Amino acid sequence: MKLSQYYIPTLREAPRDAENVSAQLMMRSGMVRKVASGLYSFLPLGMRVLKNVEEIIREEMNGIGALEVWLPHIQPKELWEETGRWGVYGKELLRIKDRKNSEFCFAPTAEEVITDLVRKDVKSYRQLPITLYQFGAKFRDEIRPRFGVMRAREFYMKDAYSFHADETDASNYYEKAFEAYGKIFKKCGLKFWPVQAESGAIGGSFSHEFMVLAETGEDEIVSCSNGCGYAANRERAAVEYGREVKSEDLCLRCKEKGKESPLRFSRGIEVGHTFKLGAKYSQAMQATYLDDAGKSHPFVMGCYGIGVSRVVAAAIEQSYDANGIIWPREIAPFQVILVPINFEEPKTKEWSLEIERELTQRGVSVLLDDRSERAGVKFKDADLIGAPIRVTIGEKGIQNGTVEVKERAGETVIHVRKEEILTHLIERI
RNA sequence: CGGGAUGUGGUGUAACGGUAGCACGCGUGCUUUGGGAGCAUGUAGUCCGAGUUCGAAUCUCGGCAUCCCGACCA
Repeated sequence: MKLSQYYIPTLREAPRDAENVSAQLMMRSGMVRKVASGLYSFLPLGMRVLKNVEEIIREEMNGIGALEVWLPHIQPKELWEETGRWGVYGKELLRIKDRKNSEFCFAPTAEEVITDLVRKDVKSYRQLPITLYQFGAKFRDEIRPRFGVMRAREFYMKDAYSFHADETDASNYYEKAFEAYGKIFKKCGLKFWPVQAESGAIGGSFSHEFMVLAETGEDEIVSCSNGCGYAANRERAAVEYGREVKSEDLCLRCKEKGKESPLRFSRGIEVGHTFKLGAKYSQAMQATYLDDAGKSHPFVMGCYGIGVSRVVAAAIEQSYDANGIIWPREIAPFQVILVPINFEEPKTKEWSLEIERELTQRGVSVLLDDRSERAGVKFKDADLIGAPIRVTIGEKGIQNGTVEVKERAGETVIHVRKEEILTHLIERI
């Protein structure tokens, strides 16, 4: 990919209304643009990262037998009335009327629609279990959108719903989904923590939030300072303790074993949430199957969400420096950025195009900065965009038969002979 | 929803009630070319609507938008 033909409108300064680091860097690096409060356009660079995260999620979901579907973003009021949520969801549910004055909402989640789908087509225990998932926009008319795409009104989400014959099967599947989530966030290069959580508006009996650890996170996590494994969000902890927890409180689990471990408080960004829903929705919507004795039961359900656009922001929040983003390899928009110092110099051009071609053939994503900008501008943009590896091609090196390789995360510059550049880079990617 | 603040080119900002200016960006030309170049020349703005005034970016009222604190939030 040649930068001169791409669309990466980088900014020297961040707009004043970009509050946190990830919002500023996503604006500056030309990944997103703000359209209105809580509404963002993703530009090509932002899309590449979003799609990388999406692909990692898709692979793992398929890996646990989930099937991809596509549900409408606009959903009829009638389905939401069946579960009573049309009334309880409040102003966050964005409601609209069509030309016939029928009422609809923009989907903030899809339990109603998916349960309606499955109850019509799945009738027998023989067809269970089944898990369906989708990627799509979700709308929540937040009171106060903030932190860029982190708390947007419209955002990109993966939501999955599983249907089971009984509680045991649902629990087993919950474990599988929980494991898959761990793999997903690990692959995305994130430092994260699963914590016990209260279920909120989605409801159900049991849930975990996946928190990316970050100082700037909006959520508070309570955990055991001795690492016994206890971790919960603040609301959940308050339920367990029967009151607000304080820093001098002791870990309840350790206390049972006669140990005294103080609680620790950290901050995180919620990127995923898994729920055991039980029969909350299937009962309300009379979604049932017949068992082997011909008896009718409501489905036992689970649901599993990941905020894809939020994962992108969280990754930045966890990895940046004064010059810009430092992408984890797996989700980087480009794995390598080629910076020819003077692209129009014949030898430099020849080397640049050759390296670009060869890397591309090997399946490495490459951005070639073929603009006639000065070196400083190119280096600044390269740092801002944050590709894990930068290869500089300049006349100094060419005289010695070498190019320069520098990792975005480090300081070291290595001189590599041009013949060896391919194997050198492939090893590092 | 309660409290507070702010709206000036694409971005960041300046202007006592009296000529809307600066920097960056963007366009063009020339010179440059290893960490956000120089010169020349262009481009583009007072959130919207009323009112006060000889005259409003500036004062008043209304609307809209954005941001901050709180409550809310998968």
